[in-house]
Amino acid sequence: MSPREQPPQRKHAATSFDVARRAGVSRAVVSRAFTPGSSISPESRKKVLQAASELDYRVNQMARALNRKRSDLVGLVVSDMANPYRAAQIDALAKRLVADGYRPVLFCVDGIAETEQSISLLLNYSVSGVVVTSGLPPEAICYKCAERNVPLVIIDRGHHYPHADQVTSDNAGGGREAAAKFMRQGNRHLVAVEPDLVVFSVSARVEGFKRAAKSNRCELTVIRVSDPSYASGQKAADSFVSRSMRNAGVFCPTDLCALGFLDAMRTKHGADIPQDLSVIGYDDIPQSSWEFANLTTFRQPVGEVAATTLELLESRFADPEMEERQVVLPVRMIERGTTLQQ
Amino acid sequence: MSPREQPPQRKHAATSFDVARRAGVSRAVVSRAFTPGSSISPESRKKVLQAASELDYRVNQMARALNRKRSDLVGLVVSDMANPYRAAQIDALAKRLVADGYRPVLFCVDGIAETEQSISLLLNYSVSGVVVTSGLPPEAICYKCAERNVPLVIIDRGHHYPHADQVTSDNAGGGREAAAKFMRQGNRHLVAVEPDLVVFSVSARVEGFKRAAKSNRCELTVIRVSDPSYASGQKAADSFVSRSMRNAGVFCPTDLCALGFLDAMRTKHGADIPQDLSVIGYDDIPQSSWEFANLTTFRQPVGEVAATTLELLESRFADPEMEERQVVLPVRMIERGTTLQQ
DNA sequence: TTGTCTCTTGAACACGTGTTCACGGATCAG
DNA sequence: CTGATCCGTGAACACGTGTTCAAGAGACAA
Repeated sequence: MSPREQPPQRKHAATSFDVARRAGVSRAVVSRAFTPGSSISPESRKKVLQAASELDYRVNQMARALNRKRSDLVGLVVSDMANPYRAAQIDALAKRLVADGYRPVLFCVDGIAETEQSISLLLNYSVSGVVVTSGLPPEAICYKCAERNVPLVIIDRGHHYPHADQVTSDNAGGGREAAAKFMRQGNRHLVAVEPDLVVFSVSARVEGFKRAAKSNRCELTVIRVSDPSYASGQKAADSFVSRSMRNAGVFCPTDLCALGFLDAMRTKHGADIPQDLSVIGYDDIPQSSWEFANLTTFRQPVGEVAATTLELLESRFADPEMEERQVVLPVRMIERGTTLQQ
Repeated sequence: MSPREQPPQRKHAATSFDVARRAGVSRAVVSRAFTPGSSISPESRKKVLQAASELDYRVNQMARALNRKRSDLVGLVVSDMANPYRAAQIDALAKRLVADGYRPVLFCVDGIAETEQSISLLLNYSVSGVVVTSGLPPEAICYKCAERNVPLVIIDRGHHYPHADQVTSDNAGGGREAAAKFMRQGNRHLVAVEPDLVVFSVSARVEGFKRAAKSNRCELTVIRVSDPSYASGQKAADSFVSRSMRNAGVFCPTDLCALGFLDAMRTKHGADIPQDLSVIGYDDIPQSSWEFANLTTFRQPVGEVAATTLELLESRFADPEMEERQVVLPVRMIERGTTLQQ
């Protein structure tokens, strides 16, 4: 460490007034120098920027937000952070928001009540928008956002919402494709692991799978579990074994769930996958490519979801009266070792 | 959906002035009604609260922040979100911050340059504090924070920093305890997987392990890898096998790394653990308790880290001149199936 | 030279809040 | 009844910025 301890001089941060004085112009000119497309002469701008850099001036975002009635803060309400997929999604969203000049304010919640409360709090901050990836908020909150002109984007929900845009991956399509893959492989039994917990995206996947199976007159078995977690996947495995099916294709609507199923089948029940049975998941979390798992799954396009979210946010901000939109992004199946090569 | 579409009336949010008029008092009284410990008569307060709830009044946090020269925003700078331990830490920190009345502003970064840039941006928001869990920032940034009276808490770094408090788990202690466990078990060879990438917390664990081994004159082997990731763990396994050691105890400074090692040893090299060798990790991420892994590891006290972080933040806010503090929290070994029961 | 037009400038206001300070009413002791 | 003390109140200011608007400077054509 340097021997000369820098004294912690608590000097007040430079304001636009200080910069104006130093540059020999009025404060308004300083403001204009930092506002793109504003009417200012090149020499004035240069003088201001020079003075600003000398004083290490930075515009006070609180004052700016108060004046413009809009901060560049964006609420980010998420639940279930323990799911690696969610962490990846947050990472992508946060980076994208920052890259576009916004600042994400993070709320980690459990349950709908907390979601509503968080959004309500967010409204006090003149946020530029709110992104929700947790349990869907009550409609009342949508109206509240609309009243205050706050764009609302909901990720991974399918229900129609007033004044809110949505973006989701092609959940039903993934389910269908999983069923098709099993049928191509020649699996006799199609098995769907279906959580009781109602989460739109997850339900849509199972629904797509079931419909495809039924419309092709396949034998379909449903194993009900409480939620789409690793532990539920383990329980599903016990349930599966007790039915002693042969040549089955099992679709788990979540990688976590699939990994629980897979792990229990191999480690506990000694199953040989994919010889005895095939398994497909959904999300493509990093753990799915680990050696023990080597899980065939659907890759969610986290980057595209983030990019689309920002487009929706900004376009609705430009035109609040715009019709609600729902964007569905395609998913791609990543074939690994829990299905047969073809 | 309700048939009566609520019209999106863009009425401006109620201000304290509106509330004052409705309650028949002055605006100052409204402010006092919402400021605890302020001098106001009970009947005035009641009138104000009544009017406020009727108008759905909420104080404008931007104006409040501008006036108080301090928002309740707290910067949260993190890297390596792909590590489930990091996600858990963020979850705990975010929840704790919100519970204490703060709002976390999330910056997901890669590398030190981005960290510095993020903190620099944060300074424009009159933040109440900054929490850094990513690569350690340059000292200059510490002085900048101190100048602006912004408390800075650094998580999981050991280096001394000016004007910044630190909180970390007992990394060296964990390493020592891992070595002790192996010795109690009667392992002949002690093996440390050591990443080249310098991350303080990780290095401290390995250092603690190596010292304990040396001071007990154990045979110590170091396997060098690039970083503490799952992939590096796999590579370490290849390297380990090529040395054909028997009765070894392997310490991986990260669960991700340990799981990579474990997975490769079992799945690829057919090792029988813990009969052939023992493995201990660090972090206790959820995946470590999965059946395939069943990894013995050290549980990081994410909740306590979060609580301590807030204490440090708030106390330094109260007294900025306070001496820098470094809090070390104990870790607990969770014994599972990759070590011998005793 | 004069009139018009374009471009830049600075004074003033608005944004919504917390806080200071002087004032007035009420309570209480003498 | 009088003077002192205490407490609640409201007017005014400060926080730092973006923007409006009238005015001024300069360029150019007639």
